[in-house]
Amino acid sequence: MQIGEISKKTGLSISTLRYYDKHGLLQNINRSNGGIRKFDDKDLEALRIILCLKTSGMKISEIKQFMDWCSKGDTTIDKRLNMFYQQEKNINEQIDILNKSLKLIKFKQWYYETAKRDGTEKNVKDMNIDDYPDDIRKLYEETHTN
Amino acid sequence: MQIGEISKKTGLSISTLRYYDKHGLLQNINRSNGGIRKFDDKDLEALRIILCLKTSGMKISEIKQFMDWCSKGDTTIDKRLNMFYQQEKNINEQIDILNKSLKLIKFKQWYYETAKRDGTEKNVKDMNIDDYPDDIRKLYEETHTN
DNA sequence: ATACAATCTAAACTTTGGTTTAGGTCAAGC
DNA sequence: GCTTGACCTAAACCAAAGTTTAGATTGTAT
Repeated sequence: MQIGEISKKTGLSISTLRYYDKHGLLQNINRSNGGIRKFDDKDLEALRIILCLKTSGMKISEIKQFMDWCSKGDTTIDKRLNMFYQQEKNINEQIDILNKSLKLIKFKQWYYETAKRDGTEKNVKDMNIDDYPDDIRKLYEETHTN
Repeated sequence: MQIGEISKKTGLSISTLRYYDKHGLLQNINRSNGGIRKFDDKDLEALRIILCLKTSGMKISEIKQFMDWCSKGDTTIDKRLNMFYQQEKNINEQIDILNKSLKLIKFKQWYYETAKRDGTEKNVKDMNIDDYPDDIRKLYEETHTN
């Protein structure tokens, strides 16, 4: 497979793939005699991991670190394993943060739905917290502590 | 409250707060006669939303758009409500993507735990997919389609 | 009055993660 | 042999989201 086909399969642009190669994320990609990159299934599998790590917030330099470990062989198994443990933690933290954001978003949806019904923001803005519906007051309190 | 105190309360650096102000995220912050920013609770509440939108992936320019709508009054209630509906969708998509990443991460954890037990990556790398434990094979198949 | 920490602005600088451009090669089909 | 589309590199460029720097001002405490 050549770079155009890989681009279609992964959704990454051709220039991004070359950028990743240049920065050491795609290690020992074969080349034709003329210098054209020849990708195989192993490279696609590597890209699957790269995309996974990237979409879960890892930096290019950290992904490169991982790829360097992969090339270095069995002495780095522990480092790679620990990286995946750490990345699991990172992802779970991100999900927590997003769920917290979701609560404030939901509160604001109620707020603007009320404003929309009233035709004005005035009433709901001045409303006493104790007069919020129970579930909404709960959202408010969870998102407005400290 | 002055900018230093707000910085401590929000965890944003002073320069970031000034950057946000400059880019229209903090609208009509009061100033002392000498030009020093004077924040009140309304400003803190605005910062709460700004942080929520930012940590859930919204761009500064989009947050500014929202703040502009807020300043414009009741004619923009519908736009603001729709923005919060859209942002809920965005967040849920992000969570889905993170959960998908988590599956591949879990698979890799099993992979490297096995390699670690074996003292080498060789066996697990050459292992037939049918010989994976059931739960792991499921993870593998979910993360390696198309 | 003076010292001092906190604040101010404008403008330059930084990092990350690419994209674009310019000027070539490669290789398949006619 | 020639054309043509896909590929190559190096280097410049870009946008976002800040941070840093330099030099000036504010306002509180002694």
